[in-house]
Amino acid sequence: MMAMNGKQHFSMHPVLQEPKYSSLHPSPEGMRRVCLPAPQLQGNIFGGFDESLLARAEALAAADIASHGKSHPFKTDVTYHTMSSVPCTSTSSTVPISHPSNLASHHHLSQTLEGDLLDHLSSSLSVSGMGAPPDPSVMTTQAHQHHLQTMGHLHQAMAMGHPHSLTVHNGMACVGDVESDPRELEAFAERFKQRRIKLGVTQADVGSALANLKIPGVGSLSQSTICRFESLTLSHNNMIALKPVLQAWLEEAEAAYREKNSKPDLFSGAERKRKRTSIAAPEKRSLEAYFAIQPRPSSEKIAAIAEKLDLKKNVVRVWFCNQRQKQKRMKYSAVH
DNA sequence: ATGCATGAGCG
DNA sequence: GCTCATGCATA
Repeated sequence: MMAMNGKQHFSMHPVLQEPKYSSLHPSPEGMRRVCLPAPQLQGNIFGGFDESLLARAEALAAADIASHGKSHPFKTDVTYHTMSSVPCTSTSSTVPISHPSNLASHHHLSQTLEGDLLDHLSSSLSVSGMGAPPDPSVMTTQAHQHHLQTMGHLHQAMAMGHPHSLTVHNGMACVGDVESDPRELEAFAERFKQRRIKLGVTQADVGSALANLKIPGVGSLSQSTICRFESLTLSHNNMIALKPVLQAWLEEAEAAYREKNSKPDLFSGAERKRKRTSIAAPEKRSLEAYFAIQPRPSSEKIAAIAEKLDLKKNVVRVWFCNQRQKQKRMKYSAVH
């Protein structure tokens, strides 16, 4: 491993990623997305039309800026890149990696995951019956129920991979979407957070503790991800994929809590230093204006935008990617 | 809690 | 070069 970034990704099976909840698009952005013309079907980038679009977006942004007045004293491209390549390959394993499952076959991974998780579930189930749960709502019976639920979702999460053959009309989409309704996920996320707090565990703790579950293919997760799960700011599929794992952790954590046998297994700190680019407000507004007009600008347009805003092309490209990803997040796309 | 970034996987 | 899942850094 040479990539210092030793965190292994808990990627889901590829097919898991496609069933988009192309349900309703309450936001105009969503609609726009559906109406998007075929991506990259023109190389005539600056054929006048695009030019006007850019101009329009700029005008919009400018107007916006004007109405907001000045606000930033700094330069636009506030990128304080410190280091770009840290050949930190001192010995070999500088980073505490939970386990090398990085590129395990997703398929195989899923299968083993199932087996082990179920195992875990049964074991934690046996303990669940003893002691007084910290939360009155966590009855033995309910715990049971939860386990069953977990297993169900696990299967569900792993089984799905169906294509979504639909014909979305703006706003209307009656797809045979994943049968995991947003309501349930929302409820779980809420419950999860509540119980997690009751256990006195932080999001970061949960993240690292996941590795201790020793579920094949499941390593640690960051505080960010746990936070996003709780706040439903992950894609629907991501939510569905993570739910079983977090539920498994919750069960174990509560069981351990009852036996006064908590195990705060957090890996020691690591050397971190990576600077984040900061796009100034005015530029951000411009980007938003461009995005409203064309969420998927061609490489050329991106370059043009980057130049006009005096930002690095890659920064602009990533911004658009993130923006697109953002609008797909559950919170705003789910039917509810 | 969230902005910008990385990397795998897929055309 | 995009989508997705996910992470580091930071407000």
